[in-house]
Amino acid sequence: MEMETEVSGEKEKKQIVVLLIGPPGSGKSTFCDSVMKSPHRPWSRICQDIINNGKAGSKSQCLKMAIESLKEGKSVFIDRCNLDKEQRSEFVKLGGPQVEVHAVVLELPAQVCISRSVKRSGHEGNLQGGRAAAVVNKMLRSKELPKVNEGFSRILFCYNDADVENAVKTYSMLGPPTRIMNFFKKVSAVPASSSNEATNDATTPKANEKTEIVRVSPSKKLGSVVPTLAFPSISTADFQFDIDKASDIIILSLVKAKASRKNIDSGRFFTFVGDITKLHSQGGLHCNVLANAANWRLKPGGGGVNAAIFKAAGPDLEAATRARANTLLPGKAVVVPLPSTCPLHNAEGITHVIHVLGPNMNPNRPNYLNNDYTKGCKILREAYTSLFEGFLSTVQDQSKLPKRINQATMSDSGAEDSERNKKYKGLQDKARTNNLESGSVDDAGDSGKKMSKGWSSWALALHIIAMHPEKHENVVLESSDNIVVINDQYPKARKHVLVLARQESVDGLEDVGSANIQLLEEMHDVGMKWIKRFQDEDASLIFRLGYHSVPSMRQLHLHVISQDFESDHLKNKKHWNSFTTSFFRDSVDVLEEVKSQGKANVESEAVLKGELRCNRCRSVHPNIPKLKSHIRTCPSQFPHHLLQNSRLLARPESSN
DNA sequence: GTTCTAGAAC
DNA sequence: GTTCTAGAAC
Repeated sequence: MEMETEVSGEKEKKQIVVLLIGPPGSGKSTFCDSVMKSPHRPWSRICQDIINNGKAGSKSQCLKMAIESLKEGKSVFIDRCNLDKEQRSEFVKLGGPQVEVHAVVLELPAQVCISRSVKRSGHEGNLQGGRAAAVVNKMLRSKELPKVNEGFSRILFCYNDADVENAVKTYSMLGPPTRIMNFFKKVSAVPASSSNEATNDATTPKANEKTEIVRVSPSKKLGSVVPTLAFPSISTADFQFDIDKASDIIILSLVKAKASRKNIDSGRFFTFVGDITKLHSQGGLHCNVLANAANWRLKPGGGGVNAAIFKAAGPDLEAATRARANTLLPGKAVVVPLPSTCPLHNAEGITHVIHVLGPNMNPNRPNYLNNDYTKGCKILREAYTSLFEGFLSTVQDQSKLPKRINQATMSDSGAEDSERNKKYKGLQDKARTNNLESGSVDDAGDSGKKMSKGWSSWALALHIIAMHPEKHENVVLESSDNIVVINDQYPKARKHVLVLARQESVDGLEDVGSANIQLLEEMHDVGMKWIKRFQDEDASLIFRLGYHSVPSMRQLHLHVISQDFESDHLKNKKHWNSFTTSFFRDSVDVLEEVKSQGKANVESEAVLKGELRCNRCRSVHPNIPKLKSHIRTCPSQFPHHLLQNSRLLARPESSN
């Protein structure tokens, strides 16, 4: 759009081709007429119904006229139904360096369109009266919603009259230039819809956190889409990072970014005040990449930007995020392609969300830096660098990037980190040499892995059984309204069963809160009952009852597992460490924590990579076979910690 | 040579 | 989560 190209420092004012998309009676012509009342920009309405000397004409006539209008410097409305991709494709091709192509979709209820068409008289295309209903219905059956990958640089959906009114306003306002703002100024909260301008009044940063956005456009253009990143200030709200120090960092980062990368020009940055999830619909800005000031668990919720973005994107973003990473280290970023089904993708044209985690100065959150601003600034700088690199990778070729960047560790293992970065950078560099299209929706698809809710198909098995135990009678040992008990399909010990929670949306320990205390107690009791049953058969069996900190499979499940670990299915380090390190959270501890603090502590997945230690004497073993042969005969008592609070469940007569 | 791990694919 | 397998470790 004009305002966008101006603020990004480009001299040319782009013309626009707007394809109205909607059945007869959806208000296409009215839309055009309303916008054209505005004096700001010359428009030409190209209506197929009248193009032929007042009579209906052809698509090619419309195209021809569109080209002529564009030559005259006008922007054009393509006022025809444009209901499927094929009907639209020729018009989309009108886009180029000087011309953007937009879609305005009038998705009003069919009833509304039909009744309007039926009632109206003197319609240009003579579609009125009784015939209209049949035509509208037929058209709606074959309609195909537009996608960004058809070549639109912007798609606007209108579901009701208010949406239409807003859209009219947006297009009517095209013309007046937007001021380029001083970078990262503290700004007062301006209602998002009222203005793109930021005032310079300094007020409390927190109030503005959600609405303060900076935009970057690399100069390299791909087709008619200008890759654009919108990002909030990182670490300043929830993480209580001093905003002045933060603003110094980001300017430094930008200068550095500018110096090191020719394709980012710092002149293309500006600040926008508004809702980051409505940049397009409210702000009229086109940003295809959103940065999210994420939390380390990459979960929705919290406050501000993170909550807003996850809410606007819906479960699709959660799913896509899960497919890339489970957690994030401070200073790191992870690029998540948004599925085209996502509302943010469709309505706002967002193709990628980049989660960034900055340093934390908030004592109530993990990795609290205790006002160590030396360290904090370093991490913040790193965070912005990661963000820009991530953004660059979306401009470059996505498909060459690692499918999943594993940042599942909270530890400060520097060596491991730099190793991983090297790997990641290597792949990025490689990607840069491939001059492929950017931001294509299809890039987001990852090799056939179907993800309904962030879990691969294999990870849904427990969920499926928990939801419908009656369909899996062959594997279900016991079920009630709240729980299902099954044998672990690959038992890691002589006795290994799972108590599944049946409640929807409690996928793992991290989703558990005070509301689930009863459920946790029932799961615990059921687990205890099975332990008793097993020990009645074999009194020498010793059990632990607990959860994995980060489960591989969806649906909260309690492991009831004997401590012999005598099983051919126990094959690797991850298996062993997931049951014998702090990654395994004893049910008694989980219950106590949820009762006292409203949530359970979880251990980082990093511990799974640690040494192989005997679960009794804690001796270290070089590999799994050696470890296994040791534990068969280790005579030691279990560690003291496990003998407390009934963490270890043994029959009194068998002392170990 | 064999054993074992770790990463990719599923 | 498992399976498969290349190549590291021995």
